[in-house]
Amino acid sequence: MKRITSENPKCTLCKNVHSIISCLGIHERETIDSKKDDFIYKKGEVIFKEGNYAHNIYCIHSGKLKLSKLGKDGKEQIVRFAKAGDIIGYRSLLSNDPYHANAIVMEDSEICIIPKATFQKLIEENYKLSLNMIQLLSKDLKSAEQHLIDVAQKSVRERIAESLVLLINLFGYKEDKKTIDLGITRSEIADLAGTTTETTIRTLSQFSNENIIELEGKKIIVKNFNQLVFTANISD
Amino acid sequence: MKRITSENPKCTLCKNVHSIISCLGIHERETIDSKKDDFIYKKGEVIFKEGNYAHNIYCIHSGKLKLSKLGKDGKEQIVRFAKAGDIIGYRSLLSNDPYHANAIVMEDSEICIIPKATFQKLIEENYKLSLNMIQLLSKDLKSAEQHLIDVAQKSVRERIAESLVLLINLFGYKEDKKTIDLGITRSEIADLAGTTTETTIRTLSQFSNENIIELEGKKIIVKNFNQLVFTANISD
DNA sequence: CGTCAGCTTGATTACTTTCAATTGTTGTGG
DNA sequence: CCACAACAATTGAAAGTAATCAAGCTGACG
Repeated sequence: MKRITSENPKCTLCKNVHSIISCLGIHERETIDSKKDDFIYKKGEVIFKEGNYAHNIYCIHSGKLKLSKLGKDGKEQIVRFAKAGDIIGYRSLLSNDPYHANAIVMEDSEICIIPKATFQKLIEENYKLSLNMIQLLSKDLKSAEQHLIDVAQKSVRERIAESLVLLINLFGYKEDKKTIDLGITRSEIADLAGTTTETTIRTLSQFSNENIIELEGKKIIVKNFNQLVFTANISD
Repeated sequence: MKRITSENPKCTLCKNVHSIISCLGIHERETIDSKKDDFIYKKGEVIFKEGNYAHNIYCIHSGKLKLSKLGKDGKEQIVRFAKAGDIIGYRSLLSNDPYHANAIVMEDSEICIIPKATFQKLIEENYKLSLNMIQLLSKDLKSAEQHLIDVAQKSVRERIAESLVLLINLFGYKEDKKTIDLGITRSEIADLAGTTTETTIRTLSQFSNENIIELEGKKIIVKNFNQLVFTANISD
């Protein structure tokens, strides 16, 4: 983690149109610019840990990260991802809880840190922002409940296929239009699908044998997206 | 489902102090009273189905119900419960989605149905209510993510123990201070824990053999709550 | 060029589901 | 109030699935 001292990303100029803050006016953005702080986080760094008191909200300007929780025996479960334009930390901040997940950087990220007070003031003064937060939470809740039913009822094979579909929908492909645009380890895929590293490896090579995907080291190349969706047995 | 025509529960007189609407003033409550409609739902009746368009918000005056989703093969997964003082349907209404779960009555319930427009107007005019909604969603999201990690990582034995703990915390005991105050079938416990009816039955009789609980027909009598919590392997 | 983390494969074990058959309980109409 | 139908609970045996344990491999990086 390193503070950005020159060429800071400016909220007033931010191009992340899908960001939750897209509803803010110029004055509000100027307020944020005057209060926020910008950092570069490297792969593997921890932005916050579960249990920590929630002091800030984090706006991802670029990069990719995972939100995960630890199970009793220390096994990690990925509950959500975040990428450019997303904010994280709002759940805890809004309900005044400690963070209940760990935020860990998967690919180097530029992150704007907005103090709790600044963000709360914005919410209080901008009705539209609070509605946006409500919608964001609703969406998160919906997908968490869907994720729950998937993990509870699907086979490992289906869950791994679905995890890949999720990654594709979220991060898309690299320039070649077929390699999933995210550096992710087998063990992280296991943490997302709720299984073990070994089983993940075996299942991925099955998929590879079936010509659904191709594995080239860490790269996952999608050869038959439809078959992948079919294998995932997705309802919506 | 039968309309209540006399002695309707009145929002202005409602004693459910923990209800989300507890922040409303007398005028707002009067507005609701003039717009809402009251029904008695019998055990087994469906209040809404997943996929239905969200027309209303439902305020539980008395009774108990489950929110569940159907998996691909038709197996039910219970995602949440609701009881007196709770409201349901807000998730879909707030994000303008169809309902994504089924609401099914477990014990006869009196339910006030508030039209979408009325509720939305309240939210727009009462900043405190919108904050309450945010907190409610945050809480739901937190517990959904916890439920997810439990289902993903715990053994069936742990999950069933945890399900019982959840039921006790949510519904408490009957007058005898030891019988769980909820009529629930083995198959519903299975739907909550994410397992099969048979395994649930076997595990419950294990617990019974270990003197953790006692089974008397449908009644579940808790004999050693601490041991149950220990068996559940609960982190928070 | 050595080391460490991540990846891979095989064999074994344990847990859970599935299928099938039986018994028990409850609510309803005659 | 009884008989029956429908649903819920129970038990056993067999089959599958995925986790665990153990060991060797590979590739990236200082």
